[in-house]
Amino acid sequence: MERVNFHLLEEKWQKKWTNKKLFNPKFNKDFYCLEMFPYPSGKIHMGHVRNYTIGDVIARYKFMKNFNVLHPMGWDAFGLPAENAAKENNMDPDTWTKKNIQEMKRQLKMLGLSIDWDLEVATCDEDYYKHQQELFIDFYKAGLVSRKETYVNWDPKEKTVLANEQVINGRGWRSNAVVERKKLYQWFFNISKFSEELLNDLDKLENWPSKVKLMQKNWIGKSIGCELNFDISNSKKEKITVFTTRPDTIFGATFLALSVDHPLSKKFQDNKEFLGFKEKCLKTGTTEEALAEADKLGFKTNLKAQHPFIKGKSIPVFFANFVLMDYGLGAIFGCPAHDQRDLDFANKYQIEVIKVVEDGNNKPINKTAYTEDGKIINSNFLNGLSTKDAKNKIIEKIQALGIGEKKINFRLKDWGVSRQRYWGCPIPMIYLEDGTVKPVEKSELPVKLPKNINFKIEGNPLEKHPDWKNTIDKTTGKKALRETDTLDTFVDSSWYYMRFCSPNYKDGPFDIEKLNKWLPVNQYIGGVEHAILHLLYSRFFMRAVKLCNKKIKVAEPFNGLFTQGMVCHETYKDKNGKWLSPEEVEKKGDGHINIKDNSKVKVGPSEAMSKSKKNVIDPESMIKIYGADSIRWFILSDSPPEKDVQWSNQGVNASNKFLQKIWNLKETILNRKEKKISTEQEEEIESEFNNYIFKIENLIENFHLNVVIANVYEIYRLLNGCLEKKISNKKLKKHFVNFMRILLPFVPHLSSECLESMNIKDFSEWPEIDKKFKFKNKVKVALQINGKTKDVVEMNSDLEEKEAIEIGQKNVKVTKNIRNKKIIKVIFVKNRVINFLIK
RNA sequence: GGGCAAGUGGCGGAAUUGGUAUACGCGCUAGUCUUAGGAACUAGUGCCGCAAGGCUUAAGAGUUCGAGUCUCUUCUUGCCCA
Repeated sequence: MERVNFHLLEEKWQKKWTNKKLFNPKFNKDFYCLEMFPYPSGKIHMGHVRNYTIGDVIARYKFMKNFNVLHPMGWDAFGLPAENAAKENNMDPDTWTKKNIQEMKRQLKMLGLSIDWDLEVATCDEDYYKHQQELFIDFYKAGLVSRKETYVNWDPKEKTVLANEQVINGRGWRSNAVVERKKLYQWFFNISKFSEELLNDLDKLENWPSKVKLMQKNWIGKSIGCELNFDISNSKKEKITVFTTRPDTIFGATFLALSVDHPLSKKFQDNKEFLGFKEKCLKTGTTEEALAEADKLGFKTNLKAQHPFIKGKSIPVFFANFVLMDYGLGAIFGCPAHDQRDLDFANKYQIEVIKVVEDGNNKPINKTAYTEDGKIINSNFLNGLSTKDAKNKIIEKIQALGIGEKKINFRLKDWGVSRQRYWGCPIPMIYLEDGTVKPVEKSELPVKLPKNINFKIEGNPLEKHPDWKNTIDKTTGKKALRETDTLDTFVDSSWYYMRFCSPNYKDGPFDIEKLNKWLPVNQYIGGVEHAILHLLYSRFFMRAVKLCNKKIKVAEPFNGLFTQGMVCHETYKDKNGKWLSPEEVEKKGDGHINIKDNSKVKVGPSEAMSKSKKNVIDPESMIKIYGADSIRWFILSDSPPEKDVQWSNQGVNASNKFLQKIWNLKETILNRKEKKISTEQEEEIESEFNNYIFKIENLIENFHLNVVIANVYEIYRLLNGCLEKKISNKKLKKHFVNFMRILLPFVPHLSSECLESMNIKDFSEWPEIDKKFKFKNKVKVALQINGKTKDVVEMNSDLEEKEAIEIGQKNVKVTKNIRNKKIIKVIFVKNRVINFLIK
C-alpha cells in the first residue's frame, strides 16, 4: 500500500485554500467564530495548537453547514516581553514583535486552519492603536475615564504597576520582587459604573460555562451593607462614618479602625510615631489576600468613639494596616467575635471580644472568629433574630435615627489602565502649563510611539525620552506635555473582536453596520485563565462603546464561550535535580534514562507545559515528523476539550497510523471488485451510517470532540467490514465520501485529498441525514430479572409491550431464572428494557 | 477557611442524562506473515472462579422495579476566592 506523504499533501491543500480565498464569507447565515488571539512570543506552543484546532473544527463544521463564517486571527502584540528583549538583545520592540508575528503566522499556517488572513490585525500597528486612542477619547468625553491618585501595587524591580492578579503571595508574578504600595496618578476606566449591569446580565449568557459566570459574579462581589456615623466623645467636631456589611453585629463592636489615608489622619501628620506607622503600612500589598495574611498592625489614637446604641459606651479608635481607603469609606467598626481580621487585631491589642451571634457552644471566642449566620444574642432589641433579619432591622433603625443609610458595595473597582512602559498604546492626553488636562485632538491621532529608545535607562522610557513628551496644544497653541504612560494591554484585547468586523475601516474603530451584523461573537474559544479579567473588560468595552454610539445594537460581545483545558506533559529531573526536556530523556524498560549519560531520570507528575519545567513539545517539530493532520487529530482525540490533555508520543503515533489506514481504505474501495448485492445489507449500513451522522452533529455542537473521534474509529470499522459484504461499490463509495466529509473539519488535508481522488468537486457540504434511516429498525433490549440484566437480545424497534414481553419470556436465560418462581410484575421500557420482577 | 467541580480497568476516557457500565484509543499478552522494525494483520485483555456463576463506577447509607447518574454522610484531588 502506498504511504501517504502528509507533508506534500498538506502543502498542496493549504495553497489551494488560500488561492481560492475559500474562507472569505459568502453565504447568508452568519457565524462569527473566534479564538483568543495569541501573544507573539516567538513560537507557537501546544496550547495554541489545541485552541486553534478546536476553533477550526467549529469554523469548518459551520462552514459546511452553510454558514457564512467569520474566522479571523490577530496578534496581542503589545507588552513587556518585547521590552525585555529590547533590553537584552538591543533590539527594537517593533522589529522583535513583527519578526515573531511572521514566524508564528508561518507556523499557524502549517496547521491548515480555515482562517481568513485578510482580516489580520496586530494591536501594535499604528492603524490599530490609533482607533484605540479614539475610543479612549470617546470614553473620556462620555465620563467613562477618570484620573485619580491611588495606591498601586508597585513592582520595584520592573518599575511598574501591577494589577492585583499579577501579585502572587505579595510578590510580582514575573519579577518575584516584593510588591510595595505606592501612590500614583493613574488613568482609570470607570468600569464600576456598570457593576450592577455586568452582574445582572450574566444571567443572559446562556452559552457560557456556569463556572466562568460564577467566577465573574464573585469578582464583581456585590454586598449589601450600610454606612453608620460614630460621634467622637472627646472631640465634638469630628464624626467617623464607617461602612459595614455586618451591621447586625453592631453590639459586638469594640473598636474603630481607620485607613492611614483617612481624612482624620491629617490630625496626626506631625506625629512621628504615626508617620513611622504609616510607612510600615505601605509595605503591605493591596490585595485582599495580602491584607488578610499580613500581620495586623495598629496605631492607637486618643480618640474615643461613642457606641450609637449603647449609651455611655466609648470605644477606642485605631489606624490599622488592613483597612484601605478605596474600599468603602476607609473606616470600619471592628467586631472581633465575628471577623477573623478583627479578632487577630483585638488579640494583639487586648481589645474586648463580645459574642453577639450564637455559635452553638458556650465558650468565649478565642482564636477563631465565628463568621457564620446564627441567632443574635447580647444585642438588646436584636436578640433572637436571625442574622439576616437583624441586618434588615438594624438598617431600618439606623435610617430612622438618621445616623446612616443602606449602601450597596461592590468588590469590583475601577480599572487602572496606566502602565509606565514603552511598548503599549500611548494614552492620548496632554497636560497644559496652567494645569488643564485634555485629550489630544482626534485629527492629531495617532499619538505615535517614538523610535530609538534607550532601554538601558531605568524607569518609564517615554518619560525619559529627550523630547517626545513636549508638544503643543492644537486648539490654544500653548505648550503642553504628553501623558507618558501607555495603556494596559488588556485594553488592546478588549475590542479586537470589534475591529475584526471591519479591519481595514479608516473612519473609525469599526464600521457600525458591520459591527451590528457580526457581533456578538457566536463562539469564543480560549483558556480559562482569562475567565475573569479579559472577559469582564471586553464586556465593559461593549457597553462603553454602545454608550458612546446609540446606533450600536450589540449588548454582549460573546454569545457562546468555550474554555479549553491545558496541554500537559510528564516532567523529568536528572540526578542533580535539574529539569530535563523530553528530548533529553528516553524510555528504557520500566524507567527513564538520560540519553547523555544513561543515568536514571526521575519522572514527575504531568503538568501544564512550561518553559521553566522544560516539559515542552514543539509543535513544528511534531508537524515535521507526523504532519499537521496527525497532530490535530491527536490533540482532539485523547481528552474532552474542556479538560487538560496529556501529550503522548504514542498517541500521536497511533493517530498517524490511523490516518494512514483511512488512506488505505480509500485505495481498497477504489480497487474493489463489484459484489453481489443484498438490499437488506445495504439498508442496514445506510441506517447505521445515518445514526452516526446524527450522533456526530450533536457531539460537535456540544464540543464532545473526543467522542466524535471514538465514533470515527467505529465508522472506520463499519466501512472496513463492508468490503466483504453484499454492498455495491456505488453505495460503499457514497458512505466513504460522507465519512470524509465528517472528517474534513478534523483532518482537512487528508479528507480533501481523498474526496478529490474520488472525483468529488464540492467539499463544502456536510452529509445530510436521510430521515428515512434516522432511526435503527433493530434495537438491543436488556432482559432483567429483579433489575439485574441477564441477557441482551435484538428486537424490532418500537415493538409494543405485549409482543416484546412474549419474546422476552421465551428467552432461555429468562426461563432458567423464572423456573419455580412467580412473575409479580413486568416493567417495560420501549426499545430499552424488560424487567421481570419475580418471587 | 468559603465556593465550585470532579473521583469509572494498568493509563487517557465513553455511557443517548434514571434503563446493556467499562464504547473508542493507548498499553499489555498470544499468534500469523515478513526484507526481524518503533511495520502490518488476527485474537484476547475490569476483578474472583476450572466452570456454572458471582462481584465491580473513592467509602458508606438512602430513594427506585432499576443508580456511575438523584439525596445524605465521610474521604481524596483539582480550580477559583480568601
